[in-house]
Amino acid sequence: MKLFNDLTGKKEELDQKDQYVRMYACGPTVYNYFHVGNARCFVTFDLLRRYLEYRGNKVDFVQNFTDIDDKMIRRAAEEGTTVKEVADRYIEEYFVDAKGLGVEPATFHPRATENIDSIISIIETLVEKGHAYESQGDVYYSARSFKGYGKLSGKNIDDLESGARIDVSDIKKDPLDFALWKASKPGEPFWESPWGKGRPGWHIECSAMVDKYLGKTIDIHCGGVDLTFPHHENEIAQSEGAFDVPFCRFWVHNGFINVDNKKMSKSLGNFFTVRDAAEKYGYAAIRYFILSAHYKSPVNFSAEILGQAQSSVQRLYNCEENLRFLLKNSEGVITEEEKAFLAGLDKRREEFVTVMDDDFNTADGVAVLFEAVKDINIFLQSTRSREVLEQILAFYEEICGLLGFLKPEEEVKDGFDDEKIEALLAERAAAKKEKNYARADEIRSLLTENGIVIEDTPAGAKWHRA
RNA sequence: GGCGCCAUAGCCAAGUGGUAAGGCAGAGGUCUGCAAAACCUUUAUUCCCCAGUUCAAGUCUGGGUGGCGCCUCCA
Repeated sequence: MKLFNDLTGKKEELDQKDQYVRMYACGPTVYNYFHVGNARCFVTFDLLRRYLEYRGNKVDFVQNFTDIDDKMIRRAAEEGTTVKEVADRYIEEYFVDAKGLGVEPATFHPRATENIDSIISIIETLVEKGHAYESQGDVYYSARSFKGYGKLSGKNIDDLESGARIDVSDIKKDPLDFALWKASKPGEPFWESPWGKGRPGWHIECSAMVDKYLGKTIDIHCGGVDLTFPHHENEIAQSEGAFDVPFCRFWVHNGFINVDNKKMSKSLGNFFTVRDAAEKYGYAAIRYFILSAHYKSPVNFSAEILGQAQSSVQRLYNCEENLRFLLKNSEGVITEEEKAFLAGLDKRREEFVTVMDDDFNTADGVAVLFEAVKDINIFLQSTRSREVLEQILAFYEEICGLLGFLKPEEEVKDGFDDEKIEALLAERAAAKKEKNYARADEIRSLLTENGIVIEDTPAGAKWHRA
């Protein structure tokens, strides 16, 4: 597989099959529900992880939770509760939305506050090596002490300083220096350290947790493109400064989600939480919206586009439903003609792998899925054997399942379990036979009102819960 | 000021220098008691503009124009 590596600015070969891949993604600061922009990261890199597994690699994937920082402290103060309580709540909510979006739990989801020992230990190493210094209870990393500083983001250290909107303070020796450890103010959460009571800075937690859960050198580090500088640059300085080995082979950054061509962000206030957007359009539409463009390109979020995504997902659901419905009513063994069709699906699978292997082109991957859907829809117009339908469904579940667009479990509404629905449909079928269309439509309306959609097919009425 | 990205149909969006994928929406048709789904046909002589390289350019080069991002917490 080839992946664009932001460290080198080139597409590079990532793996052969059967490799062990260590992958890290910067996770959310858990002081709120996450928004659609954050979701792009989670959806994209979860799928990258699962695609690598699909290709036969063993992947250890770590995504952290930042559960201590200024925003956490502020939020806790606003709510009159503790930082831990805020963190616990929004981590729980993270998993609710992640599940809805089809994002699987990572191998590890470490929290900053549960890794303070590792954080302190790496800071001590940096101080010993002369990369960091203590100042009034804070500890700062001396950016100029790391000769590769700027290599990821392509920044020249002197340009940075001249353009500086960086705060000038007499605590830091150089405006470019960044905090590894912050002395706690009264009332703030703190941990004991060699430099007194305090808490970790943001950047250092990732270096510490990468080392603890994955090792000194990892294969892929992911995140939003806005983290390139300074966050990821700082991670490199910290980890390589402490351990003297390359930190990460591949740096992969996703593009932004925009609203009216402006970056969706908490600071601009133009964000939509996944929770709210899912309420309106469904989780699947958000996922489709994210995966229907290449991960690096900026995309615009709008009601129109989400509506289009909903319709697209519905086409996938229709194909799946149709397949399952026909399978239920089929029998017989596979014919030669049917075998030829399956060979065509194998070709689709190859196409899928080819496009996904080329810098993880999910837009093309989705397009290949739709081409397969069309093939399948045409093929299903005539009666088919149970054996071939089983294999088509297996193919569909493999590709569509990987992309995360299989139909979720339907919710059973009170009083309308499968048995009752089947009984009503039997009554409707009888009414239709007697050409009593009034009664037939009455039953259909009743079911529609209760969220059950009926479609008549040559093989009888097909239904699903909306 | 420094560094970087993007521009393809009504909308979204792929596209290895070799003759414009896929989805949504629209139009017409087939099927159907109706509805829905599905299928068929149709929708970019052309990829922001101008030059250049080449047998061949959406794709490469230079110059414009327009939009965006990072340099500050940010996915």
